[in-house]
Amino acid sequence: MTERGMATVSSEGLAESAGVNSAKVRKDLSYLGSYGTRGVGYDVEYLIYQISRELGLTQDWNCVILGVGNLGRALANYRGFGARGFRIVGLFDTDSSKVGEKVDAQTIENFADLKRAVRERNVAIGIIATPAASAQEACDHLVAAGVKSVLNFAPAVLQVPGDVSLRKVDLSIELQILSFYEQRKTALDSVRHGGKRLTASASKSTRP
Amino acid sequence: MTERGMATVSSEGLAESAGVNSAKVRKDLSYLGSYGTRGVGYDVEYLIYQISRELGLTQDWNCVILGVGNLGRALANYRGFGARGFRIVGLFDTDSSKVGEKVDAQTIENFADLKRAVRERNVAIGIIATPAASAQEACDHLVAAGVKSVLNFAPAVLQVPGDVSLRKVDLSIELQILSFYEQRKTALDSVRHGGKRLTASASKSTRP
DNA sequence: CAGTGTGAACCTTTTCACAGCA
DNA sequence: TGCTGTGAAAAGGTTCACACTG
Repeated sequence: MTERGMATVSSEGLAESAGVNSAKVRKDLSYLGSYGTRGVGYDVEYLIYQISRELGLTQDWNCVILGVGNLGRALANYRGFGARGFRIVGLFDTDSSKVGEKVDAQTIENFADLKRAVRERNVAIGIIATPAASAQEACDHLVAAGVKSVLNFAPAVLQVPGDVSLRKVDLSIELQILSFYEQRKTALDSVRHGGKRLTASASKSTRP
Repeated sequence: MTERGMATVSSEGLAESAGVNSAKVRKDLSYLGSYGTRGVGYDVEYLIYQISRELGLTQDWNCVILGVGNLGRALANYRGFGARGFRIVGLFDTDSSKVGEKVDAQTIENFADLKRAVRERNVAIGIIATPAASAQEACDHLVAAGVKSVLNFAPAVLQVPGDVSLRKVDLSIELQILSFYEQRKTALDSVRHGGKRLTASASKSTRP
């Protein structure tokens, strides 16, 4: 909306963009405070600022990437990170043939240098982009280096101490959701055309 | 659990792994049918099969990737896809210097050949891994080729006709969640050490 | 008068608690 | 005896509807 030069937006406008109802938008925003103007709506810039502040997006966060294969490189180049205040301040790999190589103005470093880098560059978040087999090892290095937030892209379940936050991105989950609806579409078609019935649970969910 | 050779698992065991409570596991699984054995638990293999079937994961889905930069390559190589029955049957790029190049036993093709490929290879899902600026163009190509499910990795909001399912993966959302908790940890520390108070909404959410 | 902010009503999800079965 | 499957109760989330205000 900023890009389109809109100065204000109503809860109805936000609701339509988000695919929800306007009462929910108003109720949700009311938890942040009273940032709307009755009869007018919400000031777009101000609302962005307030939401960003509440979510902690007004400050920058330094991140390192472990594992510089295709995924690591893709993440290092991903424009979306910088835009949200996530700075990639280090790339690490165990493969000594990669160490020293430049990726996007950044030099690939050895795992051995991780601890010092975390301390000196004030790293808050570690991103694991290694193959599944070495993900736990990479994670252990991060924990040993004192990183308290870990984001795992490897298709592996990791163990961390209780004081470390761990999240996992499974790139295939969204594909599974799409295929679930695709399957349901086909199943519904076969109902319409006289095929077999759907089970109750399969026909329960809504919204593609 | 299969990998660890466990033949059966209780709702309590599943609950612990998933970080939820056992009643929820039982209630949820009960919607699929009665697949547990009282006094014993659930047969691991059988439960996997039943869940897979319900989610449509017992059949394979053919996918194409549009945009063969780092992200496209990473997705093409991602082991997690094949394991869940998603087969990458085509890689497409507009950059003619890339066309013909081999990536993981697959040859990069031109956008112009997309329509035929979709028809001949029975493609169900299109994956967009282009830069943000060309994502809409790629998406239009997919729609024109008759693809009804689109997964967008580009940091751009896309428009599709009503009969096409569109989902978006924002790689930075998980980072935002981590930084939100990181921020909250710091804020809580400063409360403990006599700093300023948290707002009600910031202290409401739970679980790292 | 257009559109927010919010109690109250309504609906959904989660949890409890226990009968009933292998 | 141990654990599922499930009504009933509790908690949580969404929507309605309208008083209120810039």
